[in-house]
Amino acid sequence: MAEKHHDEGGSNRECHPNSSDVISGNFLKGLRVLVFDKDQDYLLELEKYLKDFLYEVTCCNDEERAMYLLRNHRDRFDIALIEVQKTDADKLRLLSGIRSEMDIPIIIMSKDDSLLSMANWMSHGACDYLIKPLRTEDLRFLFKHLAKKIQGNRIMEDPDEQVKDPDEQVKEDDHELDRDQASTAKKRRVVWDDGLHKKFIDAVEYLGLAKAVPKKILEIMNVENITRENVASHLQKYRISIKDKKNNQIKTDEMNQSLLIPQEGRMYVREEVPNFYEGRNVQFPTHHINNIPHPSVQQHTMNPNHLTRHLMPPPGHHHDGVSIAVSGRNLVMTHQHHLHHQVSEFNAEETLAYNNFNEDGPTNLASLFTQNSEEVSLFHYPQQSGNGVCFTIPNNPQNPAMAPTTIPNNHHLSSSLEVMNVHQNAPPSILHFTSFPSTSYTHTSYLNQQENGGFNFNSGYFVSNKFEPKHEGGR
DNA sequence: AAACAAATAT
DNA sequence: GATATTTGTT
Repeated sequence: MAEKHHDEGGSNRECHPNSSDVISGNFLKGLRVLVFDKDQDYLLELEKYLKDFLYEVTCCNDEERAMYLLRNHRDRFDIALIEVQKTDADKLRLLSGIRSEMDIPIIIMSKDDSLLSMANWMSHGACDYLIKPLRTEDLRFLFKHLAKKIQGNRIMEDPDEQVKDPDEQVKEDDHELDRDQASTAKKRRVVWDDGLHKKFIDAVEYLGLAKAVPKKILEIMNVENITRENVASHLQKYRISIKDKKNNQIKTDEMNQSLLIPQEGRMYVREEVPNFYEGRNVQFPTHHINNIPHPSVQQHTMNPNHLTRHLMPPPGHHHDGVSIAVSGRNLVMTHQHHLHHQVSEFNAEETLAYNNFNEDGPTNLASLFTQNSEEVSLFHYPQQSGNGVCFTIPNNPQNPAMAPTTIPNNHHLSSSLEVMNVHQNAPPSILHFTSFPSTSYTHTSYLNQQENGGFNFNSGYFVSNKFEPKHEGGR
């Protein structure tokens, strides 16, 4: 295994003739290497070899210090040689972290020659994996990991700068360097954790959003190691996030305000209706519609004139009473079968038709807007499928029109709507049931209403606004 | 030079 | 996905 690896390393070298050419003269001079090994003796040996290649070497046998140097002085190193004992998860994470924050190639040295170990480290961002004991060749060609950058950043810009006085080695942590440009290390990736972000926010608020520009924010934040660019980038993101928030707020506001509630005690008739709603969605006032014949019966009845004759439930499948509560957000049907109460939500798919009667016969859908008691009948609308509440069109009872339960203003007209438009000018989306939560409202039960004077299954249908929020579920 | 937005890269 | 970097504009 070890041998295989080394062989590959050998062939690799052959693969970089260009780098070698460029670099062969003085390329290695001053390559700044950070070396960590627990074994002090081995460390010294490494150092000796590396210095033979004219590398700048910083040795360290304290792991924490090595990490510290890497993190906080990355501009001082071009590459790091890190010895590891075994692949423990903490170190792997550390490696990943370092890799994400900086651009220093990290080469792992280990006695573990298993493929598993190698793969593990490599997959966590190691640039190479050298098996101990190292060969001098391994060290000589460390630069291969940097060939590109060396060409791009260092050699071409300022080759002489590479030659450094060894005495200028990093010895004190606080020694400032100004080699950002020449360094192969990328700028530290700023992690805007809560603390840093707070400082940012404080600065922005102090300055006022309008006057908060990167430079000033940076001054006020008074944080080391971050650049104006960092702040600019963060500010850009921050502004976008503010804009997004605003948009969302506006959107939800619009959603919340979009339901237009008809004026109480008013009738909206015919042409008034489009004027009234002006393309907005409408939330109905609360109604109770009681004594609804069972849908299975209603299906027989297309002609509302026949409706009253067919109201009786089919044999063995009748209800003693059915009532429906309608609000903008709720449509609940209560069946009363003998003495058992059942509550069921209307399926949004279910198509119902409103047919409005009084002594003069069918009136108009305006009664749906009134808070007053009205006679209303419901029946199944058998022809059209899809979501909708149907109502008959005044003076044209043969042709019930259909209003989908939930149609936003901008909704593309469906075929069912076209039916409505053909027959009458009643606008779409005038009936707007956004949802039917089963517990948000319930309504006065059939029995209660019966006590209140009652009504007769065959004599018409009662709409009231006795709609009380409560949570018993009508049981 | 600084700020910025947008696009693009890491 | 977050941050950095680049680009083009003011």
